[in-house]
Amino acid sequence: MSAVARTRAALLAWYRGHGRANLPWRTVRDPYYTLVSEFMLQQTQVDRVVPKFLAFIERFPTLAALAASSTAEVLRLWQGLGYNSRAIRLRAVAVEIVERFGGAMPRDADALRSLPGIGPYTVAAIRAFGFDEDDAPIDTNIRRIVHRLCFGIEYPALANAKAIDARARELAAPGEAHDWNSALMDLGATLCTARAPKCLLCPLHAACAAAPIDATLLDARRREHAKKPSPQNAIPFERTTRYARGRIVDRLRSLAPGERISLLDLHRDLQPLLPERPLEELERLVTVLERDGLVACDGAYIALRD
DNA sequence: AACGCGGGGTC
DNA sequence: GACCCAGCGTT
Repeated sequence: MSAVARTRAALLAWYRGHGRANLPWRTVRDPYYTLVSEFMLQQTQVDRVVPKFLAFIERFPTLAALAASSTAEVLRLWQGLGYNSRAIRLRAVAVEIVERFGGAMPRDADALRSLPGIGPYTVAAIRAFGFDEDDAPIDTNIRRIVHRLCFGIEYPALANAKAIDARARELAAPGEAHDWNSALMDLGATLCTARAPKCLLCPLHAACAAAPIDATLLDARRREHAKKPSPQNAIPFERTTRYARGRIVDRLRSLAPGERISLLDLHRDLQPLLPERPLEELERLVTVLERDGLVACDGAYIALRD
């Protein structure tokens, strides 16, 4: 048995014993579930997605149900997840699939890639998790695992993304896309973590270029190669555009469906949360939210987009 | 290539 | 308090 074959067998065996097979998007094999979960999981941890996913699927059990919904309702269900544009795009995907593909989730990579909010990672994720097609959804977890396994600890980076992705594809177990990629994700979430990896419990320990990783050394190296903080990082979070946008959208979520609020009232209501934000600044933020498709304006009245 | 986009958990 | 997270679209 080759080294690669042993690695595959070891990880798949570990997955059968220690994988999170009970995640709600894994218990039922439905590409629509994969679509919803992958959108929610873009830059958001599993533990926080699980309850949101369950509520979302309960309200929109099928792609057709989602396509028939309103943007405002999807945005309300999205509360707490962040990156609200994902909600807009997810609903738009459902509408487009109904219009362009007769309501059936596409399996074809180019078709998937043509949909809003579906980039290279999500194309591969839908194909691998939703259809068990041999594809490689390579996320931050898998990059970290492959870097450690094939090159050593990731600070400093010893390989570029292209090289890492190539190794990830070589490693993938043919015909087992769903379980193989799930296994890698679970390993990255539970053992081969960014912070303090548990190499002693890892099924790939013997083959790994980085193991055993000393958490203290890893931490020191990370600090050494840390990027400089961006200017926005230097100011308090409450003063950032992100925070202000979040408070505006939250206020609009709290309106009854169909209800609108004037810019003046919005400004007044948000005073406690957004002090020293002049009316003109609030107006600018609302204009950008409208451009982003989250918000609809009618004269001086504002609501979530329908 | 760099930036904007949220929010919550972790150490 | 800094770091991290099943990325994508824009510039």
